[in-house]
Amino acid sequence: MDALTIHEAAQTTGWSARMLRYVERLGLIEPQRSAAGYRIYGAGELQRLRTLRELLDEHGIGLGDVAFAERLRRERDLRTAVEGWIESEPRRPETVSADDWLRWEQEKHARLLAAATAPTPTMETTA
Amino acid sequence: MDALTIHEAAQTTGWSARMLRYVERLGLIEPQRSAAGYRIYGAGELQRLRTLRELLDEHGIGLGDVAFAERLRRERDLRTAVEGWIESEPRRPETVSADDWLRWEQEKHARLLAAATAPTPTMETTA
DNA sequence: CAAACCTTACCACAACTGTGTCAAGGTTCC
DNA sequence: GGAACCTTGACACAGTTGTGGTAAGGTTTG
Repeated sequence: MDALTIHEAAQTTGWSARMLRYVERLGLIEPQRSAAGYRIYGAGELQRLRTLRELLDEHGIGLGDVAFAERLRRERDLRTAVEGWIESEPRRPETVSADDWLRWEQEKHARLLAAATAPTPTMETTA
Repeated sequence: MDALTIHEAAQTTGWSARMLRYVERLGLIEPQRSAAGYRIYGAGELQRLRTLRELLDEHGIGLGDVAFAERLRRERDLRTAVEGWIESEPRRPETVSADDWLRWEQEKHARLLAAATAPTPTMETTA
């Protein structure tokens, strides 16, 4: 039995029928339709529904996030714009006035010590 | 004058001071701090603030979307997980029973025609 | 030291998200 | 033709997001 109706699909995947429609409206999973317009979930959709659930739970993200990720890879200009902005990395304080700069340098050590307790050691670059 | 306080930065970038703090809390733009803890916006931050505004407006996305994009490129396992899911593209109905398949093929033309008239009808909610 | 800044931490509030339920109507199938 | 499905659309409601305030308290500087 591969072709399931929405309620059957809901039952076997742990989603609700309501959410299946919602997931579809977000453009994440769009099942085939029968001649009468009934949604028909095949094995592929069922698999994607289950892995989608895992994806959300394991990384603490939302449906909207996945939808946005899809937009990112479908809309090229959007992707380049977003990536371009992100890559315009925050500069060192090369732009501030000299006296302030001194203060910053002085406090930098204190700041670094404080920051050492905070989790942000990811300095990887894919450039 | 490159080192601006939060209100000055707000004024020159069009954001509100409130939103500058919000943008910072989202991890998007984290200005340096003076010895006393005052936020100090340099030319780099100002530029990023302005381009951020454009980015949001031009593509109709939200701050959370940009923050998520940043997460995507910082957290490698998240990125691979999301991309993996997205690339598990929805299959053709190879998984459904044969008779249903026939119906689908038959109605596909009608469906395509119908879809052609409704490009992306965003259902209006009753205001 | 007082004015005019800044800070964090709350209260507030509209809009959107995620989710349920219900209604009115079409489809399937016995 | 009626039970048991499905469809879209709407009302509802808690939680989050985006945004504004305000309060209590440090900082800077005339």
